[in-house]
Amino acid sequence: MQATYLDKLNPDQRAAVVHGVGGADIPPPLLVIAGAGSGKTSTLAHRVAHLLVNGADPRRILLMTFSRRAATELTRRVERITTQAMGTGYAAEALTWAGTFHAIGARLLREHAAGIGLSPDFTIHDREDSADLMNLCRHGLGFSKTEQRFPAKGTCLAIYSRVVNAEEPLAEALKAHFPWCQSWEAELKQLFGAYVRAKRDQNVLDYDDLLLAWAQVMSDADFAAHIGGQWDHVLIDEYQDTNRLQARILRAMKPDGRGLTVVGDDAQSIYAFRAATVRNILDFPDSYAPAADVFTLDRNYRSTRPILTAANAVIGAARERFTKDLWTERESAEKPRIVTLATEADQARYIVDRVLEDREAGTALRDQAVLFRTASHSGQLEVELTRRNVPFVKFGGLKFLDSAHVKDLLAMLRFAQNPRDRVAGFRVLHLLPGVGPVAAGRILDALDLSPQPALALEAVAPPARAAADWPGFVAAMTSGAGWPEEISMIRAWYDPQLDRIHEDAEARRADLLQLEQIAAGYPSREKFLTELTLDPPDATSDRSGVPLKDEDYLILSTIHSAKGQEWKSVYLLNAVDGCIPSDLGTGSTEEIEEERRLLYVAMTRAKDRLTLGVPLRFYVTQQTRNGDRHVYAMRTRFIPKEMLGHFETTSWSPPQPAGTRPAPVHRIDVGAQMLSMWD
DNA sequence: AGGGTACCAATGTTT
DNA sequence: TTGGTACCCT
Repeated sequence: MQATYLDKLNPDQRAAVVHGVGGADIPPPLLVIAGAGSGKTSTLAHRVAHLLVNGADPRRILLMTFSRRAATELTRRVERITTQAMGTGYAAEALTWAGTFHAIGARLLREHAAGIGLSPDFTIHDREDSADLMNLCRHGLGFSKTEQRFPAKGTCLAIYSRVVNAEEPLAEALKAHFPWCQSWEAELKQLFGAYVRAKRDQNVLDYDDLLLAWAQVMSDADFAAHIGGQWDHVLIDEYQDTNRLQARILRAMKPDGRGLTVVGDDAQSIYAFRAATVRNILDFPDSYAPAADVFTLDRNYRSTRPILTAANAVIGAARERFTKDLWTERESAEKPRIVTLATEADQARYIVDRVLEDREAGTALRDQAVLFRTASHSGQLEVELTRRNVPFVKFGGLKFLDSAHVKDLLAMLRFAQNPRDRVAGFRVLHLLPGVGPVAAGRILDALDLSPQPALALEAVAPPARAAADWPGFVAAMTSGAGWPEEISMIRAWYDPQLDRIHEDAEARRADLLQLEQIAAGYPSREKFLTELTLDPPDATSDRSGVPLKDEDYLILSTIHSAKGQEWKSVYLLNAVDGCIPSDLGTGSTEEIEEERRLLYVAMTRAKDRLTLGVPLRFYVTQQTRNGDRHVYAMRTRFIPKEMLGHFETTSWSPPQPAGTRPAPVHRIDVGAQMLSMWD
């Protein structure tokens, strides 16, 4: 007899869901190759539910996803399925171990801090903080004033991150990815040593450390058995976008692979720049003896046949392929469109026209999305949407947390949490009028020497010019008011500084009030800081704050942020060479292949309608407002002439306003006429 | 301490 | 004619 909650699955999906479940043993390792729109999330959710229904303990299941959003979605679905299956289901919270690799790592390290030489109140640096600390080290070693220019802080961090995540020797990483920095190998090595020491001294971890320290802890056999033994089942989504370090962690936790399920699609691997390697998923089966079982889901439920045919053609031209073409039974007469436009402005107008037209015809704004390769490509579209009063939310690019005032407030909380965090300390002390780099450095040194840094703040003698502000500052920082009162006190202290530092204090004040509201939803300062760093709110909208739930708005998103999502109608901006592939990263064939997969990911987000925009005159970035530097763009190389049969190609230009006649072809040369007055 | 200036730019996608 | 950074001047 078969459980009815599995009825909706197709045979392939069902086979993957039930594989090895229900016996006396923990199931053997399993790989599910799940093409775009093949019901991957549903399959994963059903497998988890199936485990639970068969008596698995939800606290002994580890679910790792690519983003927090994906984890929430997955646990909600598990809850729905188990409820349907058993009458009363598992609440989503029962799955206590669900989140990103980094978030799980942070939690483990915090829990085991005492045993592994970490202080449990460590703070986590985001990318920008890490770059700042790298810069401090760079300065300390005198690399900022070398004869030849030393790599910038961001580049140094990128190199460091590459070495850590790809488990690549420095020399090789430089040669392959940063050839212009090769002459600095010795200095970089020295710099990274200083950077690692600084992090240790300051009780700080960066993103990479959350994986690296986890991996290192696992190299101790006892610890590995203890931690790996916490879970009977480990399920990982988007496995094609994991890196070598993550694979090593996994191997250490489950050496025989029992209980391991990984899901992914090599055709959608788009994070190589973050050291993700498709080898992880390809080599997975043979990493175990006996080899892992493999199931392939190639029936697509999302897109119409013409869209899928075009997407298959694009990915079919890839140099290396491991998955089969997707197929579907969703028929449609409508081919995806390639629309040629004169300029990006026309592209924006065209898209807004179509979006509004479709909304009139019944497709809500939120069932439509506009995708682009880089966050800045949507600028013109955002202007046009604002002008015509179309609400939208943008995913990717600049974040709420990147603004100076938000960072200030968070730095104060971080400094309260961890007084040894110098990056936070510098930022916070700089807020006091009369305190600059020298005084800040002196104060931080004094705190370092104290056995009780948190209390030492009161004992510090502030510079004379800051004396008036000092007591209030110390009181706010050390109020001990508890959470979330503490953030109110800190915000209250910061409030008057806002007017002093920033022109547009009012808008920023609103942001901070909103941040305070968000903070109240977290149980503690530490949780708030950690979760915010590891999973920052990823959307920005034209108004401050996220729109209300019942509002309708258009989605704008980078292709990367669109991963795992789908919409009825999808537009892709700038389907031209130079954007896809990005003209900056067309060095190696691997990079170009990744750009091809990016286009594939974008196209396979569409259910019913897909439109690619090809603006012919494409403005060069970093352009003056009225500048006219542009290049004549070509349609993306990933859709060559032979492929055009899969598309409907049209061009569009804005209609002339009624009553205006087209301008005469021969224009008068006013300049020449005026000159002729004097010549 | 902090404002001002001269100089340069190794891209962009994100946990 | 962008923006970040290093350095100089007060």
